Amino acid sequence: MVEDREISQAVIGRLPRYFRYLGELKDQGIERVSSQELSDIMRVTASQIRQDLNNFGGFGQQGYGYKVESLYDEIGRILGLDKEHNLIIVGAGHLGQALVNYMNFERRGFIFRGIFDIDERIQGTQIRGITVRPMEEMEEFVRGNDIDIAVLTIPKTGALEVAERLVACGIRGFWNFAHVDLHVPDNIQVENVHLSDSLMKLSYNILSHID
Amino acid sequence: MVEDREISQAVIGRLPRYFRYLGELKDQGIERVSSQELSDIMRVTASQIRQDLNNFGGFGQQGYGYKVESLYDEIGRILGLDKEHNLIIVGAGHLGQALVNYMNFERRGFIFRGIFDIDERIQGTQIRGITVRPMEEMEEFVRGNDIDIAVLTIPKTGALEVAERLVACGIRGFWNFAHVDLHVPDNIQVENVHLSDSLMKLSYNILSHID
DNA sequence: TAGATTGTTAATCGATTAACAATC
DNA sequence: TAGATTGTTAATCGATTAACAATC
Repeated sequence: MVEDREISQAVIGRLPRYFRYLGELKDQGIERVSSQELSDIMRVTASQIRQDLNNFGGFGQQGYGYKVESLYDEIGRILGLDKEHNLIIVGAGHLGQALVNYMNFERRGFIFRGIFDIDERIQGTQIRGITVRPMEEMEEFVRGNDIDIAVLTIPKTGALEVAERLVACGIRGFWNFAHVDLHVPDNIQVENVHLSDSLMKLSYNILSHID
Repeated sequence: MVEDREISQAVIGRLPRYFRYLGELKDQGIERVSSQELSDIMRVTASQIRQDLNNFGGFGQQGYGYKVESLYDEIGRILGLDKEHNLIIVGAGHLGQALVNYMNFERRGFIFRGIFDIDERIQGTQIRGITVRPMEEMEEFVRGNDIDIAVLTIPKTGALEVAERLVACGIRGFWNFAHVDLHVPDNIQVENVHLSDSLMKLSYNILSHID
Protein backbone atom coordinates (compact mmCIF):
# COMPACT_ATOMS: atom_id res chain seq x y z
CA MET A 1 0.00 0.00 0.00
CA VAL A 2 1.16 3.51 -0.76
CA GLU A 3 1.06 5.13 2.66
CA ASP A 4 1.02 8.76 3.55
CA ARG A 5 3.46 8.19 6.38
CA GLU A 6 6.93 9.58 5.83
CA ILE A 7 9.51 7.11 4.51
CA SER A 8 12.62 6.77 6.63
CA GLN A 9 15.93 8.13 5.35
CA ALA A 10 17.41 4.66 5.76
CA VAL A 11 15.06 3.40 3.06
CA ILE A 12 15.59 6.42 0.78
CA GLY A 13 19.33 5.95 1.10
CA ARG A 14 19.02 2.45 -0.33
CA LEU A 15 16.90 3.36 -3.33
CA PRO A 16 19.78 4.62 -5.52
CA ARG A 17 21.58 1.35 -4.99
CA TYR A 18 18.51 -0.70 -6.02
CA PHE A 19 18.25 1.59 -9.01
CA ARG A 20 21.84 0.93 -9.99
CA TYR A 21 21.58 -2.85 -9.76
CA LEU A 22 18.28 -2.92 -11.62
CA GLY A 23 19.84 -0.79 -14.34
CA GLU A 24 22.61 -3.34 -14.70
CA LEU A 25 20.16 -6.23 -14.89
CA LYS A 26 18.21 -4.30 -17.49
CA ASP A 27 21.34 -3.70 -19.54
CA GLN A 28 22.01 -7.43 -19.41
CA GLY A 29 18.61 -8.01 -20.92
CA ILE A 30 17.22 -9.69 -17.81
CA GLU A 31 13.45 -9.33 -17.59
CA ARG A 32 12.46 -10.58 -14.17
CA VAL A 33 14.08 -10.85 -10.79
CA SER A 34 12.92 -12.19 -7.43
CA SER A 35 13.76 -10.56 -4.14
CA GLN A 36 15.89 -13.63 -3.38
CA GLU A 37 17.95 -13.29 -6.57
CA LEU A 38 18.42 -9.59 -5.97
CA SER A 39 19.35 -10.40 -2.39
CA ASP A 40 22.13 -12.70 -3.58
CA ILE A 41 23.56 -10.10 -5.94
CA MET A 42 23.27 -7.10 -3.63
CA ARG A 43 24.12 -8.84 -0.38
CA VAL A 44 21.15 -7.54 1.55
CA THR A 45 18.27 -9.67 2.85
CA ALA A 46 15.37 -10.47 0.56
CA SER A 47 13.12 -9.40 3.39
CA GLN A 48 14.61 -5.92 3.42
CA ILE A 49 14.18 -5.57 -0.32
CA ARG A 50 10.49 -6.49 -0.13
CA GLN A 51 9.91 -4.23 2.87
CA ASP A 52 11.67 -1.32 1.22
CA LEU A 53 9.80 -1.59 -2.06
CA ASN A 54 6.47 -2.02 -0.34
CA ASN A 55 6.81 1.42 1.17
CA PHE A 56 6.00 2.73 -2.29
CA GLY A 57 3.56 0.16 -3.61
CA GLY A 58 3.16 -3.42 -4.62
CA PHE A 59 5.51 -3.53 -7.55
CA GLY A 60 5.90 -7.30 -7.59
CA GLN A 61 3.74 -10.20 -8.53
CA GLN A 62 3.29 -13.23 -6.31
CA GLY A 63 4.88 -16.37 -7.65
CA TYR A 64 6.75 -14.39 -10.30
CA GLY A 65 8.88 -11.68 -8.77
CA TYR A 66 9.52 -8.21 -10.13
CA LYS A 67 9.71 -7.03 -13.74
CA VAL A 68 13.18 -5.52 -13.95
CA GLU A 69 12.46 -2.72 -16.38
CA SER A 70 9.26 -1.47 -14.81
CA LEU A 71 10.72 -1.63 -11.30
CA TYR A 72 13.73 0.32 -12.57
CA ASP A 73 11.43 2.94 -14.02
CA GLU A 74 9.34 3.11 -10.86
CA ILE A 75 12.33 3.70 -8.62
CA GLY A 76 13.63 6.31 -11.04
CA ARG A 77 10.28 8.06 -10.82
CA ILE A 78 10.25 7.86 -7.02
CA LEU A 79 13.71 9.45 -6.97
CA GLY A 80 12.50 12.17 -9.31
CA LEU A 81 14.83 11.22 -12.13
CA ASP A 82 12.07 11.63 -14.67
CA LYS A 83 12.07 15.34 -13.91
CA GLU A 84 14.68 17.96 -14.69
CA HIS A 85 16.52 19.75 -11.91
CA ASN A 86 18.21 23.05 -12.59
CA LEU A 87 21.43 23.52 -10.61
CA ILE A 88 23.90 26.25 -9.91
CA ILE A 89 27.37 25.73 -8.53
CA VAL A 90 28.72 28.23 -6.06
CA GLY A 91 32.50 28.03 -5.98
CA ALA A 92 34.41 27.37 -9.20
CA GLY A 93 37.45 25.78 -7.60
CA HIS A 94 38.82 22.37 -8.46
CA LEU A 95 35.92 20.48 -6.93
CA GLY A 96 33.27 22.71 -8.50
CA GLN A 97 34.91 22.26 -11.88
CA ALA A 98 35.13 18.51 -11.43
CA LEU A 99 31.40 18.31 -10.72
CA VAL A 100 30.46 20.46 -13.71
CA ASN A 101 32.60 18.27 -15.94
CA TYR A 102 31.07 15.06 -14.68
CA MET A 103 28.61 14.22 -17.43
CA ASN A 104 26.59 11.53 -15.67
CA PHE A 105 24.58 13.97 -13.59
CA GLU A 106 23.07 15.49 -16.73
CA ARG A 107 22.11 12.04 -17.94
CA ARG A 108 19.91 11.78 -14.83
CA GLY A 109 18.29 15.16 -15.31
CA PHE A 110 20.53 17.33 -13.15
CA ILE A 111 21.48 20.26 -15.39
CA PHE A 112 24.09 22.82 -14.41
CA ARG A 113 22.76 26.19 -15.44
CA GLY A 114 25.15 28.60 -13.78
CA ILE A 115 28.46 28.87 -11.97
CA PHE A 116 29.30 31.58 -9.48
CA ASP A 117 32.57 32.57 -7.90
CA ILE A 118 33.88 35.37 -5.76
CA ASP A 119 37.22 35.51 -7.60
CA GLU A 120 37.18 38.27 -10.24
CA ARG A 121 40.02 36.68 -12.17
CA ILE A 122 37.95 33.71 -13.25
CA GLN A 123 34.65 35.54 -13.69
CA GLY A 124 33.80 35.57 -17.37
CA THR A 125 35.74 32.41 -18.15
CA GLN A 126 33.87 29.32 -19.23
CA ILE A 127 33.69 25.81 -17.76
CA ARG A 128 32.20 23.32 -20.16
CA GLY A 129 30.46 26.16 -21.94
CA ILE A 130 29.06 27.76 -18.80
CA THR A 131 30.20 31.26 -17.90
CA VAL A 132 31.51 31.90 -14.40
CA ARG A 133 29.48 34.77 -12.97
CA PRO A 134 30.07 37.15 -10.07
CA MET A 135 28.28 36.41 -6.81
CA GLU A 136 26.22 39.59 -7.12
CA GLU A 137 24.23 38.08 -9.97
CA MET A 138 23.29 34.94 -8.05
CA GLU A 139 19.85 35.86 -6.75
CA GLU A 140 18.61 37.19 -10.06
CA PHE A 141 19.90 34.13 -11.85
CA VAL A 142 18.22 31.73 -9.42
CA ARG A 143 14.91 33.51 -9.74
CA GLY A 144 15.10 33.86 -13.51
CA ASN A 145 16.18 30.31 -14.35
CA ASP A 146 13.96 28.17 -12.16
CA ILE A 147 16.96 26.89 -10.17
CA ASP A 148 16.03 24.40 -7.48
CA ILE A 149 19.38 23.02 -6.31
CA ALA A 150 22.51 24.91 -5.25
CA VAL A 151 25.80 23.06 -5.06
CA LEU A 152 28.08 24.63 -2.48
CA THR A 153 31.75 24.04 -3.23
CA ILE A 154 33.08 27.01 -1.32
CA PRO A 155 35.15 27.22 1.85
CA LYS A 156 33.08 27.02 4.98
CA THR A 157 33.64 30.67 5.86
CA GLY A 158 31.26 31.93 3.20
CA ALA A 159 28.83 29.04 3.13
CA LEU A 160 26.35 30.14 5.78
CA GLU A 161 25.84 33.58 4.27
CA VAL A 162 25.51 32.21 0.75
CA ALA A 163 23.00 29.61 1.94
CA GLU A 164 20.92 32.29 3.59
CA ARG A 165 20.85 34.35 0.41
CA LEU A 166 19.82 31.32 -1.62
CA VAL A 167 17.04 30.39 0.78
CA ALA A 168 15.73 33.91 0.48
CA CYS A 169 15.44 33.64 -3.29
CA GLY A 170 13.63 30.33 -3.31
CA ILE A 171 16.17 27.52 -3.59
CA ARG A 172 14.72 24.11 -2.65
CA GLY A 173 17.81 22.11 -1.81
CA PHE A 174 21.53 22.25 -1.14
CA TRP A 175 24.16 19.77 -2.17
CA ASN A 176 26.64 20.89 0.43
CA PHE A 177 30.35 20.17 0.09
CA ALA A 178 31.34 22.95 2.50
CA HIS A 179 32.55 21.59 5.81
CA VAL A 180 29.89 23.23 7.90
CA ASP A 181 26.33 22.44 8.94
CA LEU A 182 23.83 24.64 7.17
CA HIS A 183 20.85 25.79 9.18
CA VAL A 184 17.92 26.23 6.88
CA PRO A 185 14.14 26.12 7.26
CA ASP A 186 12.44 22.72 7.43
CA ASN A 187 11.10 22.86 3.91
CA ILE A 188 14.60 23.24 2.42
CA GLN A 189 16.57 20.04 1.95
CA VAL A 190 20.28 19.64 2.65
CA GLU A 191 22.41 16.75 1.46
CA ASN A 192 25.89 16.94 2.91
CA VAL A 193 29.01 15.51 1.30
CA HIS A 194 31.64 15.95 3.95
CA LEU A 195 34.67 14.42 2.25
CA SER A 196 37.04 14.80 5.16
CA ASP A 197 34.56 13.14 7.52
CA SER A 198 34.38 10.22 5.15
CA LEU A 199 38.15 9.95 5.03
CA MET A 200 38.38 10.04 8.83
CA LYS A 201 35.89 7.20 9.04
CA LEU A 202 38.04 5.18 6.68
CA SER A 203 41.08 5.96 8.80
CA TYR A 204 39.31 4.71 11.93
CA ASN A 205 38.18 1.50 10.27
CA ILE A 206 41.64 0.75 8.94
CA LEU A 207 43.22 1.25 12.36
CA SER A 208 40.56 -0.65 14.28
CA HIS A 209 41.09 -3.56 11.93
CA ILE A 210 44.80 -4.03 12.33
CA ASP A 211 45.04 -7.34 14.12
CA MET B 1 34.93 1.61 30.18
CA VAL B 2 36.97 0.88 27.11
CA GLU B 3 35.30 -2.25 25.81
CA ASP B 4 36.62 -4.81 23.39
CA ARG B 5 33.26 -5.03 21.64
CA GLU B 6 33.15 -3.51 18.18
CA ILE B 7 31.86 0.04 17.98
CA SER B 8 28.90 0.53 15.66
CA GLN B 9 29.38 2.43 12.41
CA ALA B 10 26.63 4.80 13.51
CA VAL B 11 28.88 5.97 16.35
CA ILE B 12 32.01 6.13 14.17
CA GLY B 13 30.11 8.19 11.64
CA ARG B 14 29.40 10.83 14.29
CA LEU B 15 32.97 11.17 15.56
CA PRO B 16 34.22 13.46 12.78
CA ARG B 17 31.38 15.83 13.52
CA TYR B 18 32.21 15.94 17.24
CA PHE B 19 35.80 16.52 16.21
CA ARG B 20 34.82 19.45 14.02
CA TYR B 21 32.71 21.17 16.68
CA LEU B 22 35.32 20.65 19.38
CA GLY B 23 37.93 22.13 17.05
CA GLU B 24 35.77 25.21 16.65
CA LEU B 25 35.29 25.56 20.41
CA LYS B 26 39.03 25.16 20.86
CA ASP B 27 39.72 27.87 18.28
CA GLN B 28 37.37 30.14 20.20
CA GLY B 29 39.48 29.58 23.29
CA ILE B 30 36.74 27.73 25.17
CA GLU B 31 38.19 25.34 27.73
CA ARG B 32 35.33 23.25 28.99
CA VAL B 33 32.00 22.07 27.63
CA SER B 34 29.18 19.96 29.08
CA SER B 35 27.26 17.40 27.08
CA GLN B 36 24.25 19.68 27.41
CA GLU B 37 26.05 22.69 25.94
CA LEU B 38 27.42 20.59 23.09
CA SER B 39 23.93 19.19 22.60
CA ASP B 40 22.54 22.70 22.13
CA ILE B 41 25.18 23.62 19.56
CA MET B 42 25.18 20.37 17.63
CA ARG B 43 21.47 19.65 17.82
CA VAL B 44 21.83 16.09 19.03
CA THR B 45 20.77 14.80 22.46
CA ALA B 46 23.17 15.17 25.37
CA SER B 47 22.46 11.52 26.11
CA GLN B 48 23.74 10.46 22.72
CA ILE B 49 26.92 12.48 23.16
CA ARG B 50 27.66 10.86 26.52
CA GLN B 51 26.84 7.39 25.21
CA ASP B 52 28.99 7.85 22.13
CA LEU B 53 32.00 9.12 24.02
CA ASN B 54 31.74 6.43 26.65
CA ASN B 55 32.34 3.79 24.01
CA PHE B 56 35.95 4.93 24.09
CA GLY B 57 36.51 5.81 27.70
CA GLY B 58 35.46 8.17 30.44
CA PHE B 59 36.73 11.42 29.01
CA GLY B 60 34.59 13.64 31.19
CA GLN B 61 34.55 14.65 34.79
CA GLN B 62 31.39 14.58 36.91
CA GLY B 63 30.15 17.99 37.89
CA TYR B 64 32.50 19.67 35.41
CA GLY B 65 31.99 18.36 31.90
CA TYR B 66 34.64 17.76 29.27
CA LYS B 67 37.92 19.57 28.69
CA VAL B 68 37.60 20.79 25.10
CA GLU B 69 41.20 20.49 24.05
CA SER B 70 41.89 17.08 25.50
CA LEU B 71 38.61 15.67 24.19
CA TYR B 72 39.48 17.08 20.77
CA ASP B 73 42.86 15.37 20.94
CA GLU B 74 41.35 12.10 22.12
CA ILE B 75 38.84 11.96 19.26
CA GLY B 76 41.58 12.84 16.81
CA ARG B 77 43.62 9.97 18.18
CA ILE B 78 40.67 7.57 17.97
CA LEU B 79 40.19 8.55 14.33
CA GLY B 80 43.87 7.98 13.69
CA LEU B 81 44.61 11.60 12.82
CA ASP B 82 47.80 11.52 14.86
CA LYS B 83 49.22 9.04 12.37
CA GLU B 84 50.24 9.56 8.77
CA HIS B 85 48.43 7.79 5.98
CA ASN B 86 50.08 7.38 2.60
CA LEU B 87 47.65 7.60 -0.29
CA ILE B 88 47.65 7.00 -3.99
CA ILE B 89 45.04 8.27 -6.41
CA VAL B 90 44.02 6.05 -9.27
CA GLY B 91 42.45 8.14 -12.00
CA ALA B 92 43.78 11.62 -12.70
CA GLY B 93 40.58 13.08 -14.11
CA HIS B 94 38.88 16.20 -12.84
CA LEU B 95 37.79 14.63 -9.57
CA GLY B 96 41.17 13.06 -8.87
CA GLN B 97 42.86 16.37 -9.50
CA ALA B 98 40.42 18.19 -7.28
CA LEU B 99 41.17 15.83 -4.40
CA VAL B 100 44.93 16.12 -4.83
CA ASN B 101 44.63 19.89 -4.81
CA TYR B 102 42.51 19.98 -1.68
CA MET B 103 45.05 20.87 0.98
CA ASN B 104 43.03 20.05 4.08
CA PHE B 105 43.55 16.32 3.83
CA GLU B 106 47.30 16.75 4.24
CA ARG B 107 46.68 18.85 7.32
CA ARG B 108 45.04 15.78 8.86
CA GLY B 109 47.84 13.42 7.94
CA PHE B 110 46.54 12.07 4.63
CA ILE B 111 49.45 12.47 2.22
CA PHE B 112 49.12 11.89 -1.50
CA ARG B 113 52.24 10.03 -2.59
CA GLY B 114 51.39 8.95 -6.10
CA ILE B 115 48.93 9.42 -8.95
CA PHE B 116 48.20 6.80 -11.58
CA ASP B 117 46.31 7.02 -14.83
CA ILE B 118 45.73 4.84 -17.84
CA ASP B 119 45.93 7.77 -20.27
CA GLU B 120 49.41 8.00 -21.80
CA ARG B 121 48.97 11.63 -22.74
CA ILE B 122 48.94 12.80 -19.12
CA GLN B 123 51.49 10.33 -17.79
CA GLY B 124 54.61 12.23 -16.83
CA THR B 125 52.74 15.49 -16.18
CA GLN B 126 52.59 16.84 -12.66
CA ILE B 127 49.67 17.65 -10.38
CA ARG B 128 50.66 19.73 -7.40
CA GLY B 129 54.20 18.46 -7.77
CA ILE B 130 53.23 14.79 -8.05
CA THR B 131 54.02 12.96 -11.26
CA VAL B 132 51.24 11.03 -12.99
CA ARG B 133 52.48 7.48 -13.46
CA PRO B 134 51.36 4.64 -15.73
CA MET B 135 49.18 1.94 -14.21
CA GLU B 136 51.89 -0.66 -14.68
CA GLU B 137 53.98 0.91 -11.95
CA MET B 138 51.19 0.83 -9.37
CA GLU B 139 52.01 -2.38 -7.50
CA GLU B 140 55.67 -1.59 -7.12
CA PHE B 141 54.88 1.93 -5.95
CA VAL B 142 52.39 0.73 -3.34
CA ARG B 143 54.85 -1.82 -1.97
CA GLY B 144 57.77 0.57 -1.99
CA ASN B 145 56.11 3.58 -0.42
CA ASP B 146 54.12 2.09 2.44
CA ILE B 147 50.82 3.08 0.83
CA ASP B 148 47.79 2.17 2.92
CA ILE B 149 44.90 3.95 1.17
CA ALA B 150 43.94 3.95 -2.51
CA VAL B 151 41.57 6.58 -3.80
CA LEU B 152 39.63 5.30 -6.78
CA THR B 153 38.49 8.08 -9.09
CA ILE B 154 38.15 5.98 -12.20
CA PRO B 155 35.09 4.92 -14.20
CA LYS B 156 33.41 1.85 -12.79
CA THR B 157 34.51 -0.34 -15.65
CA GLY B 158 38.08 -0.59 -14.44
CA ALA B 159 37.49 -0.32 -10.72
CA LEU B 160 37.03 -3.98 -9.80
CA GLU B 161 40.21 -5.09 -11.53
CA VAL B 162 42.24 -2.24 -10.06
CA ALA B 163 40.89 -2.99 -6.59
CA GLU B 164 41.88 -6.62 -6.92
CA ARG B 165 45.42 -5.68 -7.93
CA LEU B 166 45.68 -3.31 -5.00
CA VAL B 167 44.40 -5.86 -2.50
CA ALA B 168 47.03 -8.26 -3.78
CA CYS B 169 49.82 -5.81 -3.04
CA GLY B 170 48.74 -5.01 0.48
CA ILE B 171 46.48 -1.95 0.41
CA ARG B 172 44.48 -1.54 3.64
CA GLY B 173 41.59 0.65 2.54
CA PHE B 174 39.78 2.15 -0.41
CA TRP B 175 38.23 5.55 -0.70
CA ASN B 176 35.96 4.60 -3.52
CA PHE B 177 34.42 7.22 -5.82
CA ALA B 178 33.75 4.70 -8.59
CA HIS B 179 30.06 3.92 -8.91
CA VAL B 180 30.36 0.25 -8.18
CA ASP B 181 30.49 -1.93 -5.06
CA LEU B 182 33.95 -3.31 -4.46
CA HIS B 183 34.18 -6.83 -3.15
CA VAL B 184 37.26 -7.15 -1.03
CA PRO B 185 38.32 -9.37 1.88
CA ASP B 186 36.99 -8.59 5.35
CA ASN B 187 40.23 -7.09 6.58
CA ILE B 188 40.24 -4.45 3.83
CA GLN B 189 38.11 -1.37 4.46
CA VAL B 190 35.99 0.39 1.87
CA GLU B 191 34.53 3.85 2.25
CA ASN B 192 32.23 4.69 -0.62
CA VAL B 193 31.50 8.17 -1.88
CA HIS B 194 28.75 7.65 -4.39
CA LEU B 195 28.06 11.20 -5.52
CA SER B 196 25.19 10.39 -7.83
CA ASP B 197 23.45 8.40 -5.08
CA SER B 198 23.72 11.41 -2.83
CA LEU B 199 22.25 13.67 -5.49
CA MET B 200 19.35 11.27 -6.06
CA LYS B 201 18.58 11.28 -2.36
CA LEU B 202 18.47 15.07 -2.45
CA SER B 203 16.16 14.92 -5.44
CA TYR B 204 13.79 12.59 -3.58
CA ASN B 205 13.73 14.76 -0.49
CA ILE B 206 13.02 17.90 -2.49
CA LEU B 207 10.13 16.26 -4.33
CA SER B 208 8.66 14.59 -1.25
CA HIS B 209 8.64 17.96 0.46
CA ILE B 210 6.69 19.96 -2.06
CA ASP B 211 3.46 20.71 -0.25
C1' DT C 1 29.26 20.66 51.56
C1' DA C 2 25.88 21.57 47.75
C1' DG C 3 25.43 21.71 42.92
C1' DA C 4 26.48 20.07 38.63
C1' DT C 5 27.29 16.77 35.38
C1' DT C 6 29.06 12.50 34.17
C1' DG C 7 28.83 7.32 33.42
C1' DT C 8 25.69 3.75 33.06
C1' DT C 9 21.48 1.17 33.48
C1' DA C 10 16.75 0.82 32.06
C1' DA C 11 12.99 2.11 28.88
C1' DT C 12 11.63 3.31 24.42
C1' DC C 13 11.71 3.62 19.81
C1' DG C 14 12.69 2.30 15.14
C1' DA C 15 14.73 -0.67 11.81
C1' DT C 16 15.76 -5.25 10.31
C1' DT C 17 14.73 -10.01 9.89
C1' DA C 18 11.73 -14.04 10.06
C1' DA C 19 7.58 -16.23 9.10
C1' DC C 20 3.60 -17.23 6.65
C1' DA C 21 -0.95 -16.44 4.63
C1' DA C 22 -2.42 -14.49 0.27
C1' DT C 23 -2.23 -15.00 -4.50
C1' DC C 24 -0.39 -15.11 -9.08
C1' DT D 1 -3.82 -27.22 -9.78
C1' DA D 2 0.91 -27.04 -7.57
C1' DG D 3 4.83 -24.19 -6.93
C1' DA D 4 6.80 -19.94 -6.30
C1' DT D 5 7.16 -15.64 -4.47
C1' DT D 6 5.11 -11.61 -2.92
C1' DG D 7 2.95 -8.46 0.67
C1' DT D 8 2.47 -8.02 5.38
C1' DT D 9 2.31 -9.17 10.21
C1' DA D 10 5.00 -10.64 14.14
C1' DA D 11 9.50 -11.27 16.42
C1' DT D 12 14.02 -9.76 17.05
C1' DC D 13 17.64 -6.86 17.19
C1' DG D 14 20.06 -2.60 17.75
C1' DA D 15 20.19 2.27 18.44
C1' DT D 16 18.47 6.25 20.81
C1' DT D 17 16.62 8.51 24.74
C1' DA D 18 15.45 8.93 29.59
C1' DA D 19 16.56 8.48 34.24
C1' DC D 20 19.36 8.47 38.11
C1' DA D 21 23.00 6.89 41.20
C1' DA D 22 27.91 7.89 41.44
C1' DT D 23 31.16 11.37 42.05
C1' DC D 24 33.89 15.40 41.13
